[in-house]
Amino acid sequence: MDTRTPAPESSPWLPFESRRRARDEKREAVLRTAVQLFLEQGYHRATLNEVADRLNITKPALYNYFRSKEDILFECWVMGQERVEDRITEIESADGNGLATLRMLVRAYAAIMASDFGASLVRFNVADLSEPNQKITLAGKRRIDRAFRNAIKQGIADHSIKSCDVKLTAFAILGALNWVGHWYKPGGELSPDQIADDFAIRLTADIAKQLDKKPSEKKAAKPVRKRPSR
Amino acid sequence: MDTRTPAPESSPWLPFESRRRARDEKREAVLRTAVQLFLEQGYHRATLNEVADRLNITKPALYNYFRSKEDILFECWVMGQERVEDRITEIESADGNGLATLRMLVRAYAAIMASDFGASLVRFNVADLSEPNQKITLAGKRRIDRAFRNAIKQGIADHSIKSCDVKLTAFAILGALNWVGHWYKPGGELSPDQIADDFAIRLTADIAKQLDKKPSEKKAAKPVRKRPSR
DNA sequence: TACATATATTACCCAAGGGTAATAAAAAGT
DNA sequence: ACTTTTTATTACCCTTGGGTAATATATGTA
Repeated sequence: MDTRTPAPESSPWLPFESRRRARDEKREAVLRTAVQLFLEQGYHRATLNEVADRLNITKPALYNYFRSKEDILFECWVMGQERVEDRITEIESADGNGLATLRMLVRAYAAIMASDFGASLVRFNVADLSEPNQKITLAGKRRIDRAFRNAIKQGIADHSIKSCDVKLTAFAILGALNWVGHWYKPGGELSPDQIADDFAIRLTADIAKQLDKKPSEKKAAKPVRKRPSR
Repeated sequence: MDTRTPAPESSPWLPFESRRRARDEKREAVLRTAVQLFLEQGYHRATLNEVADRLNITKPALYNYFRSKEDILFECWVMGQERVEDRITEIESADGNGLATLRMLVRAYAAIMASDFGASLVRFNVADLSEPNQKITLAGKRRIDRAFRNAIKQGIADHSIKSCDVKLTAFAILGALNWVGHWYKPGGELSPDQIADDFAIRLTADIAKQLDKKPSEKKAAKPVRKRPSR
């Protein structure tokens, strides 16, 4: 009977906590459903009724968790951005020369782009967000851009990367990466990790000073990591 | 009096022709205005009333030239696609090894991406088009993809390009190029031609066999062409 | 002048869908 | 068991904006 509620009288917080957790889980379930629908049909064609339907609830129930449709859109973006920023922070705090850092960034970012929340970073239209939220997304983009540029700059400084135009180099790399969010479909020939590993070499091959084996002709080069994505 | 109508009785076709020309010009003016608005605000936020306002006409007048809003969207896409395909045909019929062809493709495609109709190719949501039109755009994308892959294949065959994974190489290059359509804003530091020339070298540097001067550190490398874009 | 053809306007329709009010059902707390 | 709080439902409102019908106005034609 009390097997699943451990010492209920001793900790009145546990129920509260578990309740908050359940709430957060539902909130996230909404976001997962919404982001999929938004990616499939586009933000405007996707209706809140359909989001609710997929969750086996009704539209007004969504308003227990979000203030508006735009709020849902924004929170989807936040989910993706948080993942990216977490990885950036992690990578920047690790040691390694500029080239190594850049390659870790490429690998991490590519893998995220092959996920729904990651793709939402580049497939959603900024104009669909409120003014303040647009500012936030802009700051987020700058944060990502800065991380890549810093790695390149560092690489030039520590001679692991050839001298190059930092801005355009970052644009080219981020462009190729962002585009993953547009073409990657789960279930294709390449896994996110394969793409990530391949791109880490491919997109840095021209600016890397030490020359390493280029991606092999048929398949991705480096051993595939196991972490499942998406 | 008859100064502007040259020999009206001898050629009853001229008035008709000039009338058709005027109509086509108006049609194109609608598209130019629409594509700008769609890019600024997104397809769904942009209203036909606003398109019409900018042209100093009223909404129903638009229906003299287009069947629906979706039709306008599609025709914008067609404008961009035609420009790309024209250049591709031109480049493919020229001679030169695979690398040279690839670089011409990159240069041409980058410049187009920095134009409104070009950007519409990658900024519009395919889901906003009708089923048949979606098929057409898909075929168009394949055509572009094929051109790039063929150039790479040819380059590998004629030894101007290193052996590499053709598909992923094309993805990376086209990704960086398509992204131009997202970040390029006229009036920035770099002109479309500067970007085009720089990317032609930059995006092919790692797979080119003969080594050439990499893009210089500060600015775009090759001499800037004069043709005004956008 | 009369006629025909485009081309434009005004005034309207109406479906879609985001959002809310009132209320019921379920869960938690006491 | 009784109360309170959360969470969900039904029923509805109402703006927005694509699209159309009826009609006027040029523009060219006979």
